[in-house]
Amino acid sequence: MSISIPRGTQDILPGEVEKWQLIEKNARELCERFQYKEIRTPIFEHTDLFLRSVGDTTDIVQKEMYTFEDRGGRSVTLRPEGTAAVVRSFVEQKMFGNANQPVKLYYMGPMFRYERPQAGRFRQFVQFGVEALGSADPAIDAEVIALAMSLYQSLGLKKLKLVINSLGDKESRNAHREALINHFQPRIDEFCSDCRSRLEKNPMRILDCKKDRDHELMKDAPSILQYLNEDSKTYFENLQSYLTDLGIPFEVDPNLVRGLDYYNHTAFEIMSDAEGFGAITTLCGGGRYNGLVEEIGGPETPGIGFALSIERFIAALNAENIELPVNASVDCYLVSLGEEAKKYNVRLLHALRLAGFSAEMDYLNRKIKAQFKAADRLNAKYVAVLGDDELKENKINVKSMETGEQTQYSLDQFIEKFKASLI
RNA sequence: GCGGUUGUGGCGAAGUGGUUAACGCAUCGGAUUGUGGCUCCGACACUCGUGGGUUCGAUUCCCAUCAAUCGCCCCA
Repeated sequence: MSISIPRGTQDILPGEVEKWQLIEKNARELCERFQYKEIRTPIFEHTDLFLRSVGDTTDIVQKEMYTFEDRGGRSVTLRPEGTAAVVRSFVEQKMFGNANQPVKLYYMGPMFRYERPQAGRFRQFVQFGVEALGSADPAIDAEVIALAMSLYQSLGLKKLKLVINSLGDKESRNAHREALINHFQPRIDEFCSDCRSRLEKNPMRILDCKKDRDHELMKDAPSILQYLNEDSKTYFENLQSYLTDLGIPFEVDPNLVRGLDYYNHTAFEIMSDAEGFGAITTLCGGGRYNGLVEEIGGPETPGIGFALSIERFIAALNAENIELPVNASVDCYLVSLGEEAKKYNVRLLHALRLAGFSAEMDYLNRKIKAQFKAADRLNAKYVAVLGDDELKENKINVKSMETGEQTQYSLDQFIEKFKASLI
């Protein structure tokens, strides 16, 4: 048996990779305009970084990390998400001292989670994410959300839903947590086993449960929004008015909970509304993480960011039947007839390429008909035919594959003329 | 970690407990001694996912395993 690709990973081949390149290009250009700068951090980090930032009760840490010991006995982990490393770097490289504040960064690259693959879920997947560190202004929350929405829209996605919530600050969260426990505690036996374990670990998650959603205690369960203190409430209101000012429609979902421990205040998700999309509809998730920088050993610094997966981005494009413009073509295909002509074409091909054209020739010693077929498959604009006869006369025949017209050029002037005719 | 479905040539897809495993697409060659997209003809499966079992005989039946895929949990 031959070796196959590891589970949950994928090869992205020519034909498909162009979509990735286009999304990546749009993301970079957008970041340039929004003034986010790229940061590249390692693919693996010390395991402790994720334990401390992501939270050791989360699913990611409990069952999804690619953790191993290196030869020096250190425990390292393939990054399951991007924020932790960016914050680590922010602290380690002392970016809190940068002249330009807030520090606005973006990253793009593979993330790893040991999960059972399914539609929209992989063990290695690519995330594009941004982080803005050093500002606690809700206007920058709105900017971050606007950036994500703009990226999706730049490639034509229409069926998007932005859902926001506030998780409040620590004080609000604690008050809400207590209220939830008091609410569910007396009848927790009536809930599913997951919910029972959630009661202590993270009672907010009970609100998100699909099995128990019809339980009568769910209807009047305390909402985080009722427990926001004045600061948190004002913050959330300001964010909403900024979003409205920017013309970005949103829904408030008090049950929206983020999966990682470090979030507070703003939490948001962008989902696809497209029909036929898989069970997983979340394209992008993000939120505010004031306190995380301190947790990693830096000065008190507020932060907000998001991460989105390119795989799901492409799935959403497919679900909306959006064809990305990825037309590949060859300017000139060289057909050779005979040994001498072939030798000459090897040089001519190189010259064409150095002159800025995309050019190709046959390397399989195919018959002329097959060479034309190959040119056709490559979507060649022109085919230049060089036989030993032409070579003797210092001529070359150039055929337009679109019109079928054929013109003869002097071999010496070919590239020059070709350049002129294409422009 | 749990459950459903699937696993036949490069791709798509029939089929049968019994000797040579349909077909379509693609590819290559020819009809057209040096010119593509149309047509016609021809060529193209030493493991029918892998291992084991039942059987005189298995690609077809049974078991296991691996993988793909969809869903649960949860996320990007």
